[in-house]
Amino acid sequence: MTKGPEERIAELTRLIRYHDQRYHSDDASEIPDADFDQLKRELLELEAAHPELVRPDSPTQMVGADPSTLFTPVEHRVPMMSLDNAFDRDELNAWAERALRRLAAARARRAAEESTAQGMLLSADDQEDDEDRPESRGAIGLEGSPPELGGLVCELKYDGLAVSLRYENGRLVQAATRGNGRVGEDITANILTLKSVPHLLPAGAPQVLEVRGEVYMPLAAFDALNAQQEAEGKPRYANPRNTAAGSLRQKDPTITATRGLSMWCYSVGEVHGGPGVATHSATLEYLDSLGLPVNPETVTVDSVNEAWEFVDQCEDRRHDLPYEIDGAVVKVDRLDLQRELGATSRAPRWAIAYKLPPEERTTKLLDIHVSIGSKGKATPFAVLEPVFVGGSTVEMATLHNQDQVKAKDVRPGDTVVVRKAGDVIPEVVGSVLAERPDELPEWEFPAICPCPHHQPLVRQEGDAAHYCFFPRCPEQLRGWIEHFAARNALDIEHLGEQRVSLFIDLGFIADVGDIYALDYDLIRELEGFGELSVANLAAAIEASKQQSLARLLVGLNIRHLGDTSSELLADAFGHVDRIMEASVEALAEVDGIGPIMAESVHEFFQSEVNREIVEKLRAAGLNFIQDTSSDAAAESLFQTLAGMTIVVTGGLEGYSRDGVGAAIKARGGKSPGSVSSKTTALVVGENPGASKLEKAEKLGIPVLNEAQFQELIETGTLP
DNA sequence: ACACCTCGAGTTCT
DNA sequence: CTCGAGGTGT
Repeated sequence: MTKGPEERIAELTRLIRYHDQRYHSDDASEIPDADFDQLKRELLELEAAHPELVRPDSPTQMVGADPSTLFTPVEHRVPMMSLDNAFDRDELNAWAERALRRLAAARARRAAEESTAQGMLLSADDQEDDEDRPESRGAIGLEGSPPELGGLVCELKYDGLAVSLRYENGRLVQAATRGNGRVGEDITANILTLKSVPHLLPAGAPQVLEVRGEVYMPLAAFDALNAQQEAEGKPRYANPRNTAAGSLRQKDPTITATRGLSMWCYSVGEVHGGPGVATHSATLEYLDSLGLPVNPETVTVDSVNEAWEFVDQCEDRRHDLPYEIDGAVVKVDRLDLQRELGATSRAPRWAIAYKLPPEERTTKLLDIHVSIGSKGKATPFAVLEPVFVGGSTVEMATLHNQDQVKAKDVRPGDTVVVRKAGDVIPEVVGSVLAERPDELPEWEFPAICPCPHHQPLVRQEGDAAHYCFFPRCPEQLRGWIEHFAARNALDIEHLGEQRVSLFIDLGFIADVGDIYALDYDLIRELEGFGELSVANLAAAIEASKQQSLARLLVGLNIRHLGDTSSELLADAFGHVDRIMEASVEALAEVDGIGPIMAESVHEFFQSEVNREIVEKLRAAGLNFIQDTSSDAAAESLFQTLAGMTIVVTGGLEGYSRDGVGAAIKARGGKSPGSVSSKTTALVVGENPGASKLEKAEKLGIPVLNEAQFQELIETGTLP
């Protein structure tokens, strides 16, 4: 069977995406890594032979973790910590003040200990809270009366990957990525190809020296690589940081060697037999003397004001440097003070990272389109001329609703300002009025749904959004079925966006009930479906029949009803039929369900079409009753967290993201997604979000690390 | 009536 | 992450 290269490329692209996702999303690869590699190789070869067919979204263009490249884990004996962030001058000052207060408190405590013997009484706590002491307000100088921070080292924050190099008796024996800070991956062979990293240190080097630094791709190397890609008709790489990451994770170090990676060293980990140094700046000088690459832009200053000047200049300098930076780092220079300040569960108190504000770029707003959500909500989004901003190319961004479009005053044809909100989500900030063409008409919200039925889009009184109310709108149906199969609903693996679309187009599925009547013999005949993938799909669909009542309710796609409210209804009524028959009043009696939700639920079950779907699901054998066994399990646990509200940010070992919430709820606690004044404690795991942390600190809510959380769960007491 | 919490939806790119 | 909107308590 011969296929055109175009078809085969499309097929390979689909397969690679699919398996890549399988691998990444739940660590459940369906094919051996070698097969995956073969798919990738074939695609690369085809694309090389037919450069005109290379699509910008081809998987070959994506840089990232390659599933076959599984590197050996390496434990960091001294953990590689991340840094707390400051975003403006005030926060930098606040950091310095906190550090000073801490030092003052420690000093007072020592003084108290010494003087109690002499009968003097001095409370350390009183001193700690006394914010008006001159030391914490005034400039920080080496000469000033104690306490003091001494010198501050200001470094650039390089946009690359943190790595740790281990030298034993002067020889580079191991290099590892940062990983989660405690365990990274062995990339020794790749690091050995970097020209700036010495394999051997001069005579007299310490027995053990772990050097931490950032591997980055200089802009010149990045541009050269892309020029080469272009010459070969291959797609460009997105940005230096990701390309550096991809280059370091090459299985074949000879590829890494061609990428021109470089490194800056900025600290040390485990050291045995090193020279005695008293300051961080002396450490850097020592590393430099060993021939390790230390950034020459680093300076030591005597005051927070001067540190701010350095930090403030970063924004201007970022475009003049031959490598990318994303901020600056300020560190207390004296190592004795560093030790005294110590670290929180995630970051040292003696250093702070200043993050540059998100980069803004301008681009053309080509058009404004509208997407239809699973409940018929029409969301306008900007179609942009592709623009590189904040580390990736953006061509779409949500505009939320009609009022937002108006408020931002953006019109197709405008030049608009684009940035990344929270470093990830593209955001249209507004339009550049000076560049608006004359008489550019205002954008009008389309009157009809973009689907082939062209039904009207209606904005009801009091709503911000427009809706398509046509019950058989194919856009809504697609959304509903995806929603039904989604993780928080029936959680049907192997039934994702692409397959849902395919099955709808083929007429296999016309409502969610049809999922349970799929003809697998027909599916087996489809391209891209083998024996195994059909069996997996069938098994996943079968398994979904046992999902809880709450999840089934979520899957019904009832307006205003999400995970939480579905659970409330499931607990209160225990059976689909009881909910179906309940009056609006009865529904609204449930705590947490108000009149609007009650009405919405009632209305859903009034519809004949919906009732038929429910009957299809019943006939298919789906679970319609509240599974009390999980309740029983919960009851058997001690309700250690009763009355507590525990918010979690970041991943915790031994839990999935949903699992933490379930564990908290099973012990009688609540676990909402955001921090508020009612929050009992915030648990910080791996890769925590900055906003929750900030809010918790602002509100003075206790912040727990993983071990403290474990203790809390077991004993119910805050450390 | 108002403030504050929560929840849900939609969204981007790797 | 951000916006909008429902629910609850004051």
